[in-house]
Amino acid sequence: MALCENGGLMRQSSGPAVSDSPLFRGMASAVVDEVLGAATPRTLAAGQTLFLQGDPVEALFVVESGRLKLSQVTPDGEEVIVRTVGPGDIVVGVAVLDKRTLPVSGIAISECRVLAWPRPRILELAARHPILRMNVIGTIADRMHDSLSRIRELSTETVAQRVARALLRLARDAGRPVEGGTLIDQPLGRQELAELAGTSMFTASRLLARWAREGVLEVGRQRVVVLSPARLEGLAGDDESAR
Amino acid sequence: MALCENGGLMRQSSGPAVSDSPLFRGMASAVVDEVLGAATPRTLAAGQTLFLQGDPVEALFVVESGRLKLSQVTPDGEEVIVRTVGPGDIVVGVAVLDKRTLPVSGIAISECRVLAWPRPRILELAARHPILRMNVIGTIADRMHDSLSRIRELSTETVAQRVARALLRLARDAGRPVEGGTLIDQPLGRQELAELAGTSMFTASRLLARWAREGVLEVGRQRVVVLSPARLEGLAGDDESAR
DNA sequence: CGAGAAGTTGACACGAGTCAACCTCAGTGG
DNA sequence: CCACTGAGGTTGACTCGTGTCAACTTCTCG
Repeated sequence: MALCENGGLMRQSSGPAVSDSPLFRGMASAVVDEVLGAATPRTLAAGQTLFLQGDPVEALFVVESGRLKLSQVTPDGEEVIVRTVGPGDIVVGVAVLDKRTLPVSGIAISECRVLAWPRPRILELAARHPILRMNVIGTIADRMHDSLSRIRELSTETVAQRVARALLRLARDAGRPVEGGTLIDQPLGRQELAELAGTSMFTASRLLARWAREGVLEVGRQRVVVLSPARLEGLAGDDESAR
Repeated sequence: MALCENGGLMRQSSGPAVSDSPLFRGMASAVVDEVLGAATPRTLAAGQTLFLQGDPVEALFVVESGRLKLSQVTPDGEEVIVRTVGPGDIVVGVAVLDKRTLPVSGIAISECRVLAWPRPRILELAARHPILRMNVIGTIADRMHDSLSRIRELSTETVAQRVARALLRLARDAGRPVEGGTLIDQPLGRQELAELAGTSMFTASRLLARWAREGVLEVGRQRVVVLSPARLEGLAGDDESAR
Protein backbone atom coordinates (compact mmCIF):
# COMPACT_ATOMS: atom_id res chain seq x y z
CA MET A 1 0.00 0.00 0.00
CA ALA A 2 2.91 2.33 0.64
CA LEU A 3 4.45 1.42 -2.67
CA CYS A 4 2.62 0.92 -5.88
CA GLU A 5 2.71 -2.27 -7.87
CA ASN A 6 3.45 -0.36 -11.04
CA GLY A 7 6.64 0.77 -9.43
CA GLY A 8 5.89 4.43 -9.83
CA LEU A 9 5.72 6.99 -7.09
CA MET A 10 2.29 7.51 -5.63
CA ARG A 11 0.63 10.31 -3.74
CA GLN A 12 3.20 12.62 -5.23
CA SER A 13 1.28 14.47 -7.88
CA SER A 14 -2.46 14.67 -8.25
CA GLY A 15 -2.60 12.24 -11.14
CA PRO A 16 -2.02 8.59 -10.39
CA ALA A 17 -3.39 8.26 -6.85
CA VAL A 18 -6.77 9.65 -7.75
CA SER A 19 -7.23 7.77 -11.00
CA ASP A 20 -7.07 4.57 -8.92
CA SER A 21 -10.26 5.65 -7.20
CA PRO A 22 -13.24 3.32 -7.43
CA LEU A 23 -14.90 6.20 -9.21
CA PHE A 24 -12.88 5.34 -12.30
CA ARG A 25 -12.93 1.59 -12.11
CA GLY A 26 -13.35 -0.03 -15.51
CA MET A 27 -13.48 3.29 -17.24
CA ALA A 28 -11.84 4.00 -20.61
CA SER A 29 -8.87 6.29 -20.12
CA ALA A 30 -10.35 8.90 -22.40
CA VAL A 31 -13.35 9.08 -20.14
CA VAL A 32 -11.14 9.19 -17.05
CA ASP A 33 -9.41 12.19 -18.52
CA GLU A 34 -12.69 13.85 -19.35
CA VAL A 35 -14.03 13.34 -15.85
CA LEU A 36 -10.80 14.41 -14.19
CA GLY A 37 -10.74 17.45 -16.40
CA ALA A 38 -14.13 18.49 -15.11
CA ALA A 39 -13.03 18.47 -11.47
CA THR A 40 -12.16 21.46 -9.38
CA PRO A 41 -9.32 20.83 -6.93
CA ARG A 42 -9.50 22.17 -3.43
CA THR A 43 -7.22 22.10 -0.42
CA LEU A 44 -8.18 22.03 3.23
CA ALA A 45 -6.15 22.70 6.33
CA ALA A 46 -6.40 20.22 9.20
CA GLY A 47 -9.59 20.87 11.10
CA GLN A 48 -11.25 22.72 8.28
CA THR A 49 -14.82 21.87 7.35
CA LEU A 50 -15.62 20.70 3.83
CA PHE A 51 -19.38 20.49 4.34
CA LEU A 52 -21.89 20.43 7.16
CA GLN A 53 -24.60 17.98 8.06
CA GLY A 54 -27.93 19.34 6.86
CA ASP A 55 -26.45 21.52 4.13
CA PRO A 56 -27.74 21.13 0.60
CA VAL A 57 -25.46 19.02 -1.56
CA GLU A 58 -23.20 21.12 -3.71
CA ALA A 59 -20.72 18.67 -5.10
CA LEU A 60 -19.35 15.17 -5.24
CA PHE A 61 -15.87 14.81 -3.77
CA VAL A 62 -13.01 12.42 -4.16
CA VAL A 63 -10.14 12.59 -1.69
CA GLU A 64 -6.78 13.10 -3.30
CA SER A 65 -4.57 13.17 -0.23
CA GLY A 66 -5.00 13.45 3.52
CA ARG A 67 -7.92 12.17 5.56
CA LEU A 68 -11.36 13.45 6.48
CA LYS A 69 -13.81 12.36 9.13
CA LEU A 70 -17.49 12.10 8.37
CA SER A 71 -19.45 12.67 11.52
CA GLN A 72 -22.90 13.27 12.90
CA VAL A 73 -23.43 15.74 15.66
CA THR A 74 -26.11 15.07 18.24
CA PRO A 75 -28.59 17.79 19.26
CA ASP A 76 -26.48 18.42 22.37
CA GLY A 77 -23.18 18.74 20.57
CA GLU A 78 -21.73 15.29 21.04
CA GLU A 79 -19.93 14.03 17.97
CA VAL A 80 -20.16 10.55 16.43
CA ILE A 81 -17.69 9.72 13.69
CA VAL A 82 -19.43 7.62 11.08
CA ARG A 83 -16.29 6.82 9.13
CA THR A 84 -13.06 8.32 7.93
CA VAL A 85 -12.08 8.60 4.29
CA GLY A 86 -8.73 8.88 2.55
CA PRO A 87 -7.11 8.98 -0.88
CA GLY A 88 -9.34 7.62 -3.63
CA ASP A 89 -12.51 7.53 -1.52
CA ILE A 90 -15.73 8.92 -2.90
CA VAL A 91 -17.55 11.24 -0.52
CA VAL A 92 -21.31 11.92 -0.34
CA GLY A 93 -22.18 9.77 -3.32
CA VAL A 94 -25.74 9.14 -2.19
CA ALA A 95 -26.64 12.67 -1.61
CA VAL A 96 -25.35 13.85 -4.95
CA LEU A 97 -27.40 11.39 -6.94
CA ASP A 98 -30.50 12.20 -5.04
CA LYS A 99 -30.40 15.91 -4.28
CA ARG A 100 -30.87 15.59 -0.60
CA THR A 101 -29.35 17.40 2.32
CA LEU A 102 -26.14 15.92 3.61
CA PRO A 103 -26.49 13.29 6.33
CA VAL A 104 -23.05 14.00 7.84
CA SER A 105 -20.44 16.69 8.23
CA GLY A 106 -17.04 16.32 6.57
CA ILE A 107 -14.03 17.68 8.42
CA ALA A 108 -10.35 17.40 7.55
CA ILE A 109 -8.31 15.44 10.08
CA SER A 110 -5.05 16.33 8.42
CA GLU A 111 -4.24 18.63 5.56
CA CYS A 112 -6.22 17.46 2.54
CA ARG A 113 -6.56 17.82 -1.16
CA VAL A 114 -9.92 16.91 -2.63
CA LEU A 115 -11.38 17.00 -6.10
CA ALA A 116 -14.86 18.44 -6.40
CA TRP A 117 -17.48 18.06 -9.08
CA PRO A 118 -20.36 20.51 -8.71
CA ARG A 119 -23.65 18.67 -8.74
CA PRO A 120 -24.87 19.76 -12.18
CA ARG A 121 -21.55 18.81 -13.71
CA ILE A 122 -21.37 15.35 -12.16
CA LEU A 123 -24.99 14.65 -13.05
CA GLU A 124 -24.33 15.58 -16.64
CA LEU A 125 -21.28 13.31 -16.70
CA ALA A 126 -23.23 10.50 -15.06
CA ALA A 127 -25.97 10.80 -17.65
CA ARG A 128 -23.48 10.36 -20.48
CA HIS A 129 -21.35 7.68 -18.81
CA PRO A 130 -23.37 4.92 -17.19
CA ILE A 131 -20.21 3.38 -15.80
CA LEU A 132 -19.59 6.48 -13.72
CA ARG A 133 -23.05 6.14 -12.29
CA MET A 134 -22.53 2.46 -11.56
CA ASN A 135 -19.28 3.19 -9.78
CA VAL A 136 -20.93 5.73 -7.53
CA ILE A 137 -23.76 3.33 -6.80
CA GLY A 138 -21.20 0.66 -6.02
CA THR A 139 -19.64 2.74 -3.28
CA ILE A 140 -23.06 3.56 -1.93
CA ALA A 141 -23.73 -0.15 -1.65
CA ASP A 142 -20.43 -0.58 0.18
CA ARG A 143 -21.27 2.21 2.62
CA MET A 144 -24.70 0.77 3.22
CA HIS A 145 -23.16 -2.56 3.99
CA ASP A 146 -20.70 -0.96 6.39
CA SER A 147 -23.42 1.01 8.11
CA LEU A 148 -25.55 -2.05 8.67
CA SER A 149 -22.61 -3.96 10.09
CA ARG A 150 -21.90 -1.05 12.35
CA ILE A 151 -25.49 -1.10 13.60
CA ARG A 152 -25.15 -4.77 14.41
CA GLU A 153 -21.86 -4.20 16.17
CA LEU A 154 -23.16 -1.32 18.24
CA SER A 155 -26.17 -3.40 19.25
CA THR A 156 -24.38 -6.55 20.24
CA GLU A 157 -20.70 -5.98 20.95
CA THR A 158 -18.79 -4.70 23.95
CA VAL A 159 -16.81 -1.51 23.89
CA ALA A 160 -13.54 -3.46 23.81
CA GLN A 161 -14.63 -5.29 20.69
CA ARG A 162 -15.70 -2.10 19.00
CA VAL A 163 -12.48 -0.27 19.80
CA ALA A 164 -10.46 -3.22 18.52
CA ARG A 165 -12.48 -3.22 15.34
CA ALA A 166 -12.09 0.52 14.89
CA LEU A 167 -8.32 0.12 15.16
CA LEU A 168 -8.33 -2.68 12.62
CA ARG A 169 -10.34 -0.59 10.19
CA LEU A 170 -8.00 2.33 10.66
CA ALA A 171 -4.98 0.13 10.14
CA ARG A 172 -6.53 -1.19 6.95
CA ASP A 173 -7.66 2.16 5.58
CA ALA A 174 -4.95 4.44 6.84
CA GLY A 175 -2.16 2.06 7.77
CA ARG A 176 1.50 2.40 6.87
CA PRO A 177 3.87 -0.50 7.54
CA VAL A 178 6.67 0.34 9.95
CA GLU A 179 9.16 -1.92 11.65
CA GLY A 180 7.32 -4.42 13.78
CA GLY A 181 3.82 -3.34 12.91
CA THR A 182 1.40 -1.03 11.15
CA LEU A 183 1.31 2.64 12.01
CA ILE A 184 -2.07 4.30 11.77
CA ASP A 185 -0.99 7.13 9.56
CA GLN A 186 -3.28 9.87 10.72
CA PRO A 187 -3.37 11.96 13.86
CA LEU A 188 -5.49 9.84 16.16
CA GLY A 189 -6.41 11.30 19.52
CA ARG A 190 -8.10 9.26 22.23
CA GLN A 191 -11.18 11.39 21.83
CA GLU A 192 -11.37 10.63 18.15
CA LEU A 193 -10.92 6.93 18.64
CA ALA A 194 -13.67 7.06 21.23
CA GLU A 195 -15.99 8.79 18.78
CA LEU A 196 -15.20 6.18 16.16
CA ALA A 197 -16.03 3.33 18.51
CA GLY A 198 -18.96 4.96 20.24
CA THR A 199 -17.49 5.18 23.73
CA SER A 200 -15.87 7.68 26.08
CA MET A 201 -12.33 8.97 25.89
CA PHE A 202 -11.54 7.45 29.28
CA THR A 203 -12.55 3.96 28.33
CA ALA A 204 -10.64 4.25 25.06
CA SER A 205 -7.57 5.41 26.95
CA ARG A 206 -7.78 2.51 29.39
CA LEU A 207 -8.14 -0.04 26.61
CA LEU A 208 -5.16 1.33 24.69
CA ALA A 209 -3.07 1.32 27.85
CA ARG A 210 -4.02 -2.26 28.56
CA TRP A 211 -3.33 -3.49 25.07
CA ALA A 212 -0.03 -1.66 25.00
CA ARG A 213 0.88 -3.41 28.26
CA GLU A 214 -0.04 -6.71 26.63
CA GLY A 215 2.09 -6.00 23.58
CA VAL A 216 -0.72 -5.78 21.07
CA LEU A 217 -0.20 -2.10 20.38
CA GLU A 218 2.34 0.59 20.80
CA VAL A 219 0.73 3.87 21.73
CA GLY A 220 1.81 7.45 21.94
CA ARG A 221 0.39 10.89 21.79
CA GLN A 222 -1.94 11.05 18.76
CA ARG A 223 -0.37 7.86 17.56
CA VAL A 224 -1.09 4.14 17.50
CA VAL A 225 0.93 1.29 16.03
CA VAL A 226 -0.72 -2.09 15.67
CA LEU A 227 1.88 -4.71 16.57
CA SER A 228 -0.26 -7.80 16.42
CA PRO A 229 -3.26 -7.54 14.08
CA ALA A 230 -4.02 -11.20 14.76
CA ARG A 231 -4.48 -10.65 18.48
CA LEU A 232 -6.49 -7.50 17.81
CA GLU A 233 -8.77 -9.53 15.58
CA GLY A 234 -9.17 -11.97 18.42
CA LEU A 235 -10.20 -9.10 20.67
CA ALA A 236 -12.63 -7.81 18.05
CA GLY A 237 -14.22 -11.19 17.54
CA ASP A 238 -15.03 -13.52 20.35
CA ASP A 239 -13.77 -11.93 23.39
CA GLU A 240 -12.24 -14.70 25.43
CA SER A 241 -9.11 -12.98 26.59
CA ALA A 242 -10.70 -9.55 26.82
CA ARG A 243 -12.93 -10.23 29.77
CA MET B 1 -53.88 6.42 6.92
CA ALA B 2 -56.67 3.89 7.42
CA LEU B 3 -58.84 5.69 4.94
CA CYS B 4 -57.77 7.20 1.68
CA GLU B 5 -58.20 10.83 0.84
CA ASN B 6 -59.67 9.98 -2.56
CA GLY B 7 -62.47 8.26 -0.74
CA GLY B 8 -61.94 4.93 -2.44
CA LEU B 9 -61.23 1.66 -0.76
CA MET B 10 -57.56 0.89 -0.34
CA ARG B 11 -55.55 -2.24 0.26
CA GLN B 12 -58.44 -4.20 -1.18
CA SER B 13 -57.05 -5.36 -4.49
CA SER B 14 -53.42 -5.38 -5.50
CA GLY B 15 -53.78 -2.24 -7.58
CA PRO B 16 -54.12 1.01 -5.63
CA ALA B 17 -52.08 0.35 -2.50
CA VAL B 18 -48.97 -0.66 -4.35
CA SER B 19 -49.12 1.99 -7.02
CA ASP B 20 -48.74 4.52 -4.20
CA SER B 21 -45.29 3.12 -3.56
CA PRO B 22 -42.35 5.50 -3.80
CA LEU B 23 -41.23 3.23 -6.62
CA PHE B 24 -43.86 4.80 -8.85
CA ARG B 25 -43.65 8.38 -7.68
CA GLY B 26 -43.96 10.84 -10.54
CA MET B 27 -44.33 8.08 -13.08
CA ALA B 28 -46.69 8.23 -16.06
CA SER B 29 -49.53 5.80 -15.54
CA ALA B 30 -48.69 3.91 -18.72
CA VAL B 31 -45.25 3.25 -17.29
CA VAL B 32 -46.71 2.27 -13.92
CA ASP B 33 -48.82 -0.29 -15.71
CA GLU B 34 -45.87 -1.58 -17.65
CA VAL B 35 -43.76 -1.96 -14.52
CA LEU B 36 -46.57 -3.51 -12.53
CA GLY B 37 -47.22 -5.89 -15.38
CA ALA B 38 -43.66 -7.12 -15.20
CA ALA B 39 -43.94 -8.07 -11.52
CA THR B 40 -44.41 -11.52 -10.13
CA PRO B 41 -46.61 -11.62 -7.03
CA ARG B 42 -45.72 -13.83 -4.15
CA THR B 43 -47.28 -14.61 -0.80
CA LEU B 44 -45.53 -15.47 2.44
CA ALA B 45 -46.84 -16.99 5.62
CA ALA B 46 -45.89 -15.34 8.92
CA GLY B 47 -42.37 -16.37 9.84
CA GLN B 48 -41.44 -17.38 6.33
CA THR B 49 -38.13 -16.21 4.89
CA LEU B 50 -38.08 -14.12 1.72
CA PHE B 51 -34.31 -13.95 1.43
CA LEU B 52 -31.25 -14.56 3.55
CA GLN B 53 -28.32 -12.34 4.42
CA GLY B 54 -25.39 -13.25 2.20
CA ASP B 55 -27.49 -14.68 -0.61
CA PRO B 56 -27.02 -13.34 -4.11
CA VAL B 57 -29.64 -10.81 -5.10
CA GLU B 58 -32.38 -12.35 -7.15
CA ALA B 59 -35.04 -9.70 -7.28
CA LEU B 60 -36.30 -6.33 -6.19
CA PHE B 61 -39.34 -6.47 -3.96
CA VAL B 62 -42.16 -4.14 -3.05
CA VAL B 63 -44.41 -5.02 -0.15
CA GLU B 64 -48.06 -5.17 -1.06
CA SER B 65 -49.54 -6.11 2.30
CA GLY B 66 -48.30 -7.36 5.65
CA ARG B 67 -44.95 -6.58 7.26
CA LEU B 68 -41.43 -7.95 7.04
CA LYS B 69 -38.44 -7.52 9.27
CA LEU B 70 -34.99 -6.96 7.82
CA SER B 71 -32.41 -8.28 10.20
CA GLN B 72 -28.76 -9.11 10.57
CA VAL B 73 -27.70 -12.20 12.42
CA THR B 74 -24.50 -12.16 14.42
CA PRO B 75 -21.95 -14.97 14.14
CA ASP B 76 -23.33 -16.44 17.36
CA GLY B 77 -26.95 -16.38 16.32
CA GLU B 78 -28.15 -13.20 17.97
CA GLU B 79 -30.55 -11.24 15.81
CA VAL B 80 -30.57 -7.48 15.22
CA ILE B 81 -33.56 -6.05 13.40
CA VAL B 82 -32.39 -3.29 11.10
CA ARG B 83 -35.85 -2.11 10.18
CA THR B 84 -39.31 -3.34 9.37
CA VAL B 85 -41.08 -2.68 6.09
CA GLY B 86 -44.73 -2.57 5.13
CA PRO B 87 -47.07 -1.83 2.23
CA GLY B 88 -45.45 0.25 -0.51
CA ASP B 89 -41.92 -0.11 0.79
CA ILE B 90 -39.11 -1.01 -1.57
CA VAL B 91 -36.87 -3.81 -0.34
CA VAL B 92 -33.20 -4.42 -1.17
CA GLY B 93 -32.93 -1.54 -3.60
CA VAL B 94 -29.20 -1.09 -3.17
CA ALA B 95 -28.29 -4.65 -3.74
CA VAL B 96 -30.33 -4.94 -6.90
CA LEU B 97 -28.72 -2.00 -8.59
CA ASP B 98 -25.30 -3.17 -7.69
CA LYS B 99 -25.33 -6.96 -7.92
CA ARG B 100 -24.06 -7.60 -4.49
CA THR B 101 -24.94 -10.15 -1.87
CA LEU B 102 -27.74 -9.15 0.44
CA PRO B 103 -26.73 -7.29 3.60
CA VAL B 104 -29.77 -8.49 5.59
CA SER B 105 -32.31 -11.27 5.85
CA GLY B 106 -35.98 -10.59 5.14
CA ILE B 107 -38.54 -12.48 7.18
CA ALA B 108 -42.31 -12.07 7.24
CA ILE B 109 -43.68 -10.89 10.59
CA SER B 110 -47.27 -11.40 9.50
CA GLU B 111 -48.76 -12.90 6.39
CA CYS B 112 -47.46 -10.93 3.42
CA ARG B 113 -47.96 -10.30 -0.24
CA VAL B 114 -44.97 -8.96 -2.12
CA LEU B 115 -44.30 -8.08 -5.73
CA ALA B 116 -41.01 -9.30 -7.14
CA TRP B 117 -39.07 -8.17 -10.17
CA PRO B 118 -36.25 -10.54 -11.06
CA ARG B 119 -32.97 -8.68 -11.34
CA PRO B 120 -32.59 -8.78 -15.14
CA ARG B 121 -36.12 -7.56 -15.57
CA ILE B 122 -35.85 -4.65 -13.18
CA LEU B 123 -32.50 -3.63 -14.65
CA GLU B 124 -33.97 -3.62 -18.10
CA LEU B 125 -36.87 -1.49 -16.91
CA ALA B 126 -34.53 0.86 -15.07
CA ALA B 127 -32.44 1.31 -18.19
CA ARG B 128 -35.47 2.41 -20.17
CA HIS B 129 -37.11 4.49 -17.43
CA PRO B 130 -34.69 6.78 -15.64
CA ILE B 131 -37.42 7.81 -13.25
CA LEU B 132 -37.66 4.28 -11.95
CA ARG B 133 -33.96 4.33 -11.28
CA MET B 134 -34.19 7.67 -9.52
CA ASN B 135 -37.00 6.41 -7.34
CA VAL B 136 -34.95 3.41 -6.23
CA ILE B 137 -31.96 5.63 -5.56
CA GLY B 138 -34.21 7.92 -3.57
CA THR B 139 -35.19 5.17 -1.18
CA ILE B 140 -31.59 4.11 -0.89
CA ALA B 141 -30.76 7.64 0.20
CA ASP B 142 -33.54 7.49 2.76
CA ARG B 143 -32.28 4.20 4.14
CA MET B 144 -28.76 5.53 4.33
CA HIS B 145 -29.99 8.51 6.25
CA ASP B 146 -31.90 6.25 8.64
CA SER B 147 -28.92 3.99 9.13
CA LEU B 148 -26.64 6.86 9.98
CA SER B 149 -29.14 8.24 12.46
CA ARG B 150 -29.39 4.83 14.00
CA ILE B 151 -25.62 4.67 14.39
CA ARG B 152 -25.68 7.99 16.16
CA GLU B 153 -28.50 6.89 18.41
CA LEU B 154 -26.85 3.61 19.33
CA SER B 155 -23.64 5.46 20.13
CA THR B 156 -25.08 8.18 22.29
CA GLU B 157 -28.53 7.36 23.62
CA THR B 158 -29.74 5.31 26.54
CA VAL B 159 -31.78 2.17 26.11
CA ALA B 160 -34.93 3.97 27.26
CA GLN B 161 -34.50 6.57 24.54
CA ARG B 162 -33.95 3.94 21.90
CA VAL B 163 -36.95 1.88 22.89
CA ALA B 164 -39.12 4.99 22.90
CA ARG B 165 -37.85 5.88 19.46
CA ALA B 166 -38.46 2.36 18.16
CA LEU B 167 -42.05 2.58 19.36
CA LEU B 168 -42.52 5.94 17.69
CA ARG B 169 -41.17 4.59 14.42
CA LEU B 170 -43.44 1.57 14.64
CA ALA B 171 -46.44 3.75 15.39
CA ARG B 172 -45.61 5.91 12.39
CA ASP B 173 -44.90 3.05 9.99
CA ALA B 174 -47.34 0.44 11.18
CA GLY B 175 -49.79 2.42 13.28
CA ARG B 176 -53.54 2.20 13.17
CA PRO B 177 -55.62 4.76 15.07
CA VAL B 178 -57.83 3.25 17.74
CA GLU B 179 -59.83 4.94 20.45
CA GLY B 180 -57.51 6.84 22.69
CA GLY B 181 -54.30 6.14 20.81
CA THR B 182 -52.42 4.42 18.04
CA LEU B 183 -52.24 0.66 17.90
CA ILE B 184 -49.05 -0.78 16.51
CA ASP B 185 -50.67 -2.98 13.95
CA GLN B 186 -48.26 -5.85 13.82
CA PRO B 187 -47.55 -8.69 16.22
CA LEU B 188 -44.91 -7.16 18.47
CA GLY B 189 -43.31 -9.43 21.04
CA ARG B 190 -40.98 -8.09 23.72
CA GLN B 191 -38.13 -9.96 22.13
CA GLU B 192 -38.75 -8.27 18.79
CA LEU B 193 -38.95 -4.84 20.32
CA ALA B 194 -35.69 -5.55 22.09
CA GLU B 195 -34.04 -6.51 18.84
CA LEU B 196 -35.31 -3.34 17.22
CA ALA B 197 -33.90 -1.18 19.97
CA GLY B 198 -30.70 -3.11 20.52
CA THR B 199 -31.34 -4.24 24.08
CA SER B 200 -32.46 -7.30 26.03
CA MET B 201 -36.00 -8.61 26.30
CA PHE B 202 -35.96 -8.01 30.06
CA THR B 203 -35.11 -4.37 29.80
CA ALA B 204 -37.71 -3.88 27.09
CA SER B 205 -40.32 -5.57 29.26
CA ARG B 206 -39.47 -3.39 32.25
CA LEU B 207 -39.68 -0.20 30.21
CA LEU B 208 -43.04 -1.12 28.72
CA ALA B 209 -44.37 -1.99 32.16
CA ARG B 210 -43.18 1.33 33.53
CA TRP B 211 -44.61 3.39 30.71
CA ALA B 212 -47.89 1.52 30.91
CA ARG B 213 -48.01 2.36 34.63
CA GLU B 214 -47.37 5.99 33.74
CA GLY B 215 -50.16 6.01 31.16
CA VAL B 216 -47.97 6.55 28.13
CA LEU B 217 -48.74 3.14 26.65
CA GLU B 218 -51.20 0.37 26.92
CA VAL B 219 -49.54 -3.00 26.61
CA GLY B 220 -50.67 -6.56 26.17
CA ARG B 221 -49.46 -9.82 24.83
CA GLN B 222 -47.84 -9.13 21.42
CA ARG B 223 -49.53 -5.77 21.45
CA VAL B 224 -48.72 -2.14 22.16
CA VAL B 225 -50.91 0.94 21.95
CA VAL B 226 -49.30 4.35 22.09
CA LEU B 227 -51.54 6.58 24.18
CA SER B 228 -49.39 9.68 24.36
CA PRO B 229 -47.00 10.12 21.43
CA ALA B 230 -46.00 13.48 22.84
CA ARG B 231 -44.74 12.01 26.10
CA LEU B 232 -43.01 9.21 24.21
CA GLU B 233 -41.22 11.81 22.15
CA GLY B 234 -40.15 13.43 25.35
CA LEU B 235 -38.72 10.14 26.50
CA ALA B 236 -36.97 9.63 23.16
CA GLY B 237 -35.46 13.09 23.18
CA ASP B 238 -33.93 14.64 26.21
CA ASP B 239 -34.62 12.29 28.95
CA GLU B 240 -35.50 14.38 31.95
CA SER B 241 -38.25 12.30 33.38
CA ALA B 242 -36.71 9.00 32.34
CA ARG B 243 -33.70 9.14 34.59
C1' DC C 1 9.68 28.80 30.15
C1' DG C 2 4.77 29.13 30.64
C1' DA C 3 0.29 27.62 29.25
C1' DG C 4 -2.72 24.69 27.59
C1' DA C 5 -3.90 20.53 25.18
C1' DA C 6 -3.57 15.53 25.45
C1' DG C 7 -3.52 11.69 28.15
C1' DT C 8 -3.67 8.82 32.59
C1' DT C 9 -5.51 6.87 36.61
C1' DG C 10 -8.39 6.04 40.69
C1' DA C 11 -12.85 6.33 43.04
C1' DC C 12 -17.47 5.99 42.46
C1' DA C 13 -22.18 5.33 40.74
C1' DC C 14 -25.46 3.54 37.98
C1' DG C 15 -27.51 1.54 33.82
C1' DA C 16 -28.41 -2.51 31.96
C1' DG C 17 -27.42 -7.49 31.15
C1' DT C 18 -28.02 -12.12 33.27
C1' DC C 19 -30.32 -15.64 35.58
C1' DA C 20 -33.91 -17.87 38.08
C1' DA C 21 -38.44 -18.24 39.59
C1' DC C 22 -42.80 -17.25 38.67
C1' DC C 23 -47.16 -15.78 36.46
C1' DT C 24 -50.71 -15.82 32.69
C1' DC C 25 -52.85 -16.68 28.79
C1' DA C 26 -54.06 -19.03 24.15
C1' DG C 27 -54.68 -23.07 22.02
C1' DT C 28 -55.17 -28.13 22.16
C1' DG C 29 -56.93 -32.62 23.07
C1' DG C 30 -59.47 -35.51 26.03
C1' DC D 1 -65.90 -27.69 29.02
C1' DC D 2 -61.84 -28.18 31.54
C1' DA D 3 -57.14 -29.46 32.44
C1' DC D 4 -52.68 -29.34 30.38
C1' DT D 5 -48.89 -27.34 28.13
C1' DG D 6 -45.80 -24.24 26.33
C1' DA D 7 -44.83 -19.73 24.65
C1' DG D 8 -44.88 -15.16 26.07
C1' DG D 9 -44.19 -12.06 29.73
C1' DT D 10 -42.88 -10.25 34.50
C1' DT D 11 -40.10 -9.32 38.43
C1' DG D 12 -36.40 -9.46 41.87
C1' DA D 13 -31.52 -10.17 43.05
C1' DC D 14 -27.17 -9.77 41.60
C1' DT D 15 -23.13 -8.46 38.90
C1' DC D 16 -20.30 -6.02 35.96
C1' DG D 17 -19.15 -2.99 32.32
C1' DT D 18 -18.79 1.79 31.43
C1' DG D 19 -19.59 6.52 32.01
C1' DT D 20 -18.47 10.40 35.07
C1' DC D 21 -15.62 13.34 37.62
C1' DA D 22 -11.47 14.96 39.74
C1' DA D 23 -6.68 15.22 40.30
C1' DC D 24 -2.57 14.69 38.25
C1' DT D 25 1.24 14.05 34.71
C1' DT D 26 3.39 14.83 30.38
C1' DC D 27 4.07 16.57 26.16
C1' DT D 28 4.00 20.35 22.55
C1' DC D 29 4.17 24.74 20.91
C1' DG D 30 4.62 29.59 20.90
